[in-house]
Amino acid sequence: MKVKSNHLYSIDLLNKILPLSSELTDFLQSKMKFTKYKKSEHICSNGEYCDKLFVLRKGLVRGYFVSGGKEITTWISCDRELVTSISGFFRRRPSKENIQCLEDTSAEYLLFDDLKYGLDTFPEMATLNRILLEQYYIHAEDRAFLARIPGALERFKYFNSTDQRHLLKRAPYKYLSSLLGMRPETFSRILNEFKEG
Amino acid sequence: MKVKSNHLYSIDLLNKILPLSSELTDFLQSKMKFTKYKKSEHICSNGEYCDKLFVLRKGLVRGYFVSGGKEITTWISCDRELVTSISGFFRRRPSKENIQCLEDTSAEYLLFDDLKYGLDTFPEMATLNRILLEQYYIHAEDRAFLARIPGALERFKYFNSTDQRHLLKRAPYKYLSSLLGMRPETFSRILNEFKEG
DNA sequence: TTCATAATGTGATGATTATCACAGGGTATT
DNA sequence: AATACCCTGTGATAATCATCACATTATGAA
Repeated sequence: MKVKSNHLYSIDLLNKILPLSSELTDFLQSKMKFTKYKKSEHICSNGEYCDKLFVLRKGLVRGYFVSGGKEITTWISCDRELVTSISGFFRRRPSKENIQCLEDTSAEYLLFDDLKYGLDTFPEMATLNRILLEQYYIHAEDRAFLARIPGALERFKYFNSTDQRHLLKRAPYKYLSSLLGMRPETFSRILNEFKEG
Repeated sequence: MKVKSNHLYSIDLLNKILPLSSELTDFLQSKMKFTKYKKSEHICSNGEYCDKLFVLRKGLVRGYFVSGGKEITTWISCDRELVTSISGFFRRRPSKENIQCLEDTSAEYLLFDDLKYGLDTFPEMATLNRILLEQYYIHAEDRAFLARIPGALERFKYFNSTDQRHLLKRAPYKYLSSLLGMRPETFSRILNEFKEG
């Protein structure tokens, strides 16, 4: 019996969301590639085509836009999460978003064409894709809500009540502050205020 | 030859996104219902189950959350757009979101169970659903970005550069200001400032 | 229509937060 | 190890924006 040496993390992960048939498992096994990025490296930059859907094995990654010469970080993801420039990837357009690694990151990925083939061939793949998009959407909705909470302290408290709380101990304050819609100085002061209060 | 008197707007709409087979058309024709809401009426309230996916025929609708006793409007949709409490609908959980009509609104809707049946039965339905979720996601992402733009005037300018611009002439400032992360007084002043500058 | 209520406009004031400045501490690079 | 650079912390100041107050206009109901 042959032992698979190149075991793919993402298949286990997807299998927990929806049990995969052996056909789909084989398909993914054959199509998903493995790659690594160094800290501060870009996975995707503004204007580029991003044709990869990543599953992070280990690492930390942020998405950001540039507006008025300044960077606006809109999300931060880490281990076990899905990452791509959604708008660019699915619509096959140049990405408006930049995606950068904040730690050395290892990931598996699926090319758009392979995903498309999978969607057309395996009904479960379509179901899986739907579930992932739903989850993605809910996160985006939540970020849209967070950013509209009035008062920097209130935004911090809300973030600290979500399951993303752990990022406070992992991601640089620089980016967390942007995610929370405030300057790093304000973020620093709020952290103190919060520890005391 | 029988003429369909209860012609469904949503089918034309969906047909433009993806050509529908006659089987799927018949299915939707039989399952989609028509309904009306009065201005200020709620389509969905916090804590309720929202089991309907609406296609707005004509009208204006907002989604909002209540936080700290205050309402935060996170989106406004009108004619020809899809509306539901995404997180509640797809996950069959009580909605955290409230959905309210800002004009008398007429809409067609599909029940969750019918959508589910459709997804399992018609592959095109899954494709359609995926495209719609992708579009929905991109909008949510965009709202998350908008709300993080520093400076009330800059947020206004950005909004005024999007294809949602027309809402400025249609939706009450009360809600638009919330969508843009500012108080109505600030919104009013910015409108003047903008007309002059 | 008429009245009551809600939405918007405008000014004054104060709170919040951005900005600027600089110091310390950590990290990366040579 | 030493240096340079970046991140974070903290104070002072300024700009932005929320809040309050009230006038004006619009909307809705009787």
